[in-house]
Amino acid sequence: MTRSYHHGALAEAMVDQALTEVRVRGADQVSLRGIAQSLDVSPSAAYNHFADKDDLLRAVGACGLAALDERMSRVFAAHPGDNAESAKARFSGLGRAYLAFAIDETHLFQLTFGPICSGKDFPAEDAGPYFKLMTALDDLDRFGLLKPGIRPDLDLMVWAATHGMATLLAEGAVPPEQVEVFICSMARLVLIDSELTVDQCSGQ
Amino acid sequence: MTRSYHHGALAEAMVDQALTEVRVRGADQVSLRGIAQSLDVSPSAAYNHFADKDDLLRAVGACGLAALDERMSRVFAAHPGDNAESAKARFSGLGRAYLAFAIDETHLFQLTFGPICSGKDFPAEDAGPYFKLMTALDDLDRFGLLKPGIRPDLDLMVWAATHGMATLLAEGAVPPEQVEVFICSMARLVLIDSELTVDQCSGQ
DNA sequence: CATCGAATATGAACAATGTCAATATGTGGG
DNA sequence: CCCACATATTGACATTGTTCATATTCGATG
Repeated sequence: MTRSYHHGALAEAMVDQALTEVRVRGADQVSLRGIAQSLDVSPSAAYNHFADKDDLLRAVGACGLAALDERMSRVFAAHPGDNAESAKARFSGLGRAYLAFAIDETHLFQLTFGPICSGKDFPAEDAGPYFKLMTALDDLDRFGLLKPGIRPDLDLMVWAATHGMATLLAEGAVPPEQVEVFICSMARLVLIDSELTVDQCSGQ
Repeated sequence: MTRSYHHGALAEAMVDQALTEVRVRGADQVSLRGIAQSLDVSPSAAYNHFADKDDLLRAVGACGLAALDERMSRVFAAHPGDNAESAKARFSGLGRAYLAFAIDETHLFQLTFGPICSGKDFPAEDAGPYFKLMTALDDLDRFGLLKPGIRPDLDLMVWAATHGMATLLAEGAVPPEQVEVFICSMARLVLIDSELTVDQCSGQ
């Protein structure tokens, strides 16, 4: 079924190829023709599956969002307990997962949350990552671990802070060593018991 | 002195033209040739002043950083008082200035803090904006307005949160109405006296 | 003031890219 | 079996970033 005139699954193949090229070179350095050439396919074949280059890149950006979401899902899987310690581990783990994604998938992160993917019908931030952060916060609240009365203010704040720290890491404006500082500060600012928090900062 | 063979100040003229074109179209949609044509200049003239297109865009990005910095400077000028109320007004004003810049100069914001300008010898975030936020925080601390013991944790956090909220606004992931919510939440999370803070949220 | 070198601009050209129209080649349902 | 449709190709076009050789101007130095 391969090597024939019709490729069969060109759309996915192009997204895959574009994904790997974005990962290494960055979205700016990837060309439609190059991708087509890598797949032994005519350059104009892409236009049967994507409106234009940006449309393909948006599909890649969606993969980036999915990859981030999966990293965060793994955090939930690693700390499934319905108790205070697990809730704290989930919260800090989600933060670390978000920031780790920005660090070791910088180019994909920048595409996913960059100008190309932002404007369109792109499955917005309402998707996985944001809601996962919120459920982690709800869990903390359920066990009385949050400072009293701050839960509503954390909706925007921890999302903005986490995403902002991630972009600063991706830009290189902040070195990766600051990740643990950030996680630790976040815990101290949000949780009731600072001391227990400090201990947990070296772990995970 | 105009219209002669030598332009005289082509470097600045190209940055200016590129700046206005980035403002309206975004950095992706601006071409060297288009800029040269707008200035009645040969396309290759640019290469006497800039290494390549990205080099020019980096200069535009530096203008963006300067524009943001100037907005924040105006906040200091508008609230020069050495008292608690002025300190609070400066803090919330800086936040609003940062976010307003991201909203009504979206394209310039995305260039300034995007992949093109991030890697290089670009005058990093150590420049104006970050330090201005820090001095505002120091002032709050000086008047005992911060919750006890949190000052060290705010170094990274308010920068990350503010910058993150700005990028979310620029991406369109969060609507502009959330700006006041963010400012208000930030104040409640950071300041000692929440009630006074709520009042101030409608002002400015 | 004349002149030479450095700075700056031009023109033509090249390779690469995104994109489109016309055409060819498969594939599956009546 | 055949036709319609999806999919891929070919060829072409305009645009872009970039370079090289050349031309023009400015400024300092004699």
